[in-house]
Amino acid sequence: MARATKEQSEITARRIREVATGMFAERGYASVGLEEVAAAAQVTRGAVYHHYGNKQTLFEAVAAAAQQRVADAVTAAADAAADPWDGLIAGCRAFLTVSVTDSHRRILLLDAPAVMGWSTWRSQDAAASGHHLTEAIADLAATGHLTITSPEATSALLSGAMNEAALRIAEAPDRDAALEETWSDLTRLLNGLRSAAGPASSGYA
Amino acid sequence: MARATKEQSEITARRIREVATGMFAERGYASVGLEEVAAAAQVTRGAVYHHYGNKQTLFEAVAAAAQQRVADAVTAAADAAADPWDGLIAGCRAFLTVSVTDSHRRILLLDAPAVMGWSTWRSQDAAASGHHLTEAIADLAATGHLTITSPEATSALLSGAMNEAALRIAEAPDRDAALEETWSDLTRLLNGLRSAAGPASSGYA
DNA sequence: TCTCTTACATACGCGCTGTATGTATAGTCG
DNA sequence: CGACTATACATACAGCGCGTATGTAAGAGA
Repeated sequence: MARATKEQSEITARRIREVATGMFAERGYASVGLEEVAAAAQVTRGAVYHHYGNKQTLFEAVAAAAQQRVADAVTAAADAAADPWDGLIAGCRAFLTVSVTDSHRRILLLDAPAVMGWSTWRSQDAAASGHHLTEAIADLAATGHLTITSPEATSALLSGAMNEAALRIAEAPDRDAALEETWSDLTRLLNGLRSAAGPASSGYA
Repeated sequence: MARATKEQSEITARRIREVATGMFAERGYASVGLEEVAAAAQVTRGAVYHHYGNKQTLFEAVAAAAQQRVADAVTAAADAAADPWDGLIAGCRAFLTVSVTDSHRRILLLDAPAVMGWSTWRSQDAAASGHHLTEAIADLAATGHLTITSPEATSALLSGAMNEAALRIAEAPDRDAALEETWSDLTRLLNGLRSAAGPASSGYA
């Protein structure tokens, strides 16, 4: 067969990744064969193995791209807010919304930790968005808006809470109602971290 | 070959399950073959397929048993507490402790949702322990100790928070320190849900 | 004791992953 | 501009692991 230019090669790789994204999202990592991925991308398995050495690496690329899109949405919402506290709130709201709406929920919240292993998954998450959340929390604590012991611990707690919530909301019969319920209680949780006397010198306990 | 009595049969089934538990916990669902499970249990794959129809069903049995042990520890701690609020706190503490210590973390927190599918996993979790958490929260809300919108939503948030926290703590260099950090911030989150004026008629917002 | 059922073992097919090999063309260097 | 190399795939092959069909010996009930 003919060989494509370097530019074409990247297009092929992207097409494979995008096709795989849809399949992984719909049927899960284990149920998707590379043969069908290749077929849907109009190449053979050889091309898949050429661009991504194995199935797991392909999945990691898919997950990273999805993660990046989520992170972009979150940071955009957070940056648009007036003050840091509102930024945290807006970021959380954006995360919930996009995680529920987005079709990549299964990839990021269900398969990724199991397929990649927790620590690998965690570091990729940190590089994309988790880091941002932890820093936002740390800033709020440093400026006394928040009273916490550890930004990392708090970040993990919030991240886990939102992940689980997103999965629950997505399965709910009335998503909008479930989202608002969850949001109501999540903001209550967040408010529990606010320093009682308002911004002070430091919020680390 | 010789055939065992009904009693023996249950013993065999249990041995398979226990052996599989160790392997799934150590190397994850995907990396464990039924051949080695059978070998370690001193039977052939035929026996495994006789007792559990397929690999996933075996895993579900393993997960259910592990889940039950966690649930027992949690409810024991919660029931030992003086009042409902302390019960919630004690239960959360027990969950974190056992989830971090226990070797079945990988099974319950990483593989189970992906292998069983979220809704199946969720209902099994609800049957074992999640239901208990939701009820405890609902009781506290009904008696005005807690101000929340939805017990289910709050339960999911807390459950997710603790799951993620457990994974983080388990990977931390100093587990005890990480546990205390997390515990400190988790109690702060929980306190955020307490009704400001103490127990009142109802805590539903 | 005869029969049916249970508790396994054995044997086989098949899908899917990964790898080794082949091939034609895009770069590139003299 | 021609030769050489590296790249972008396709093809062919090997092996593992799941599931299933089938066989068999012994317990349980009539």
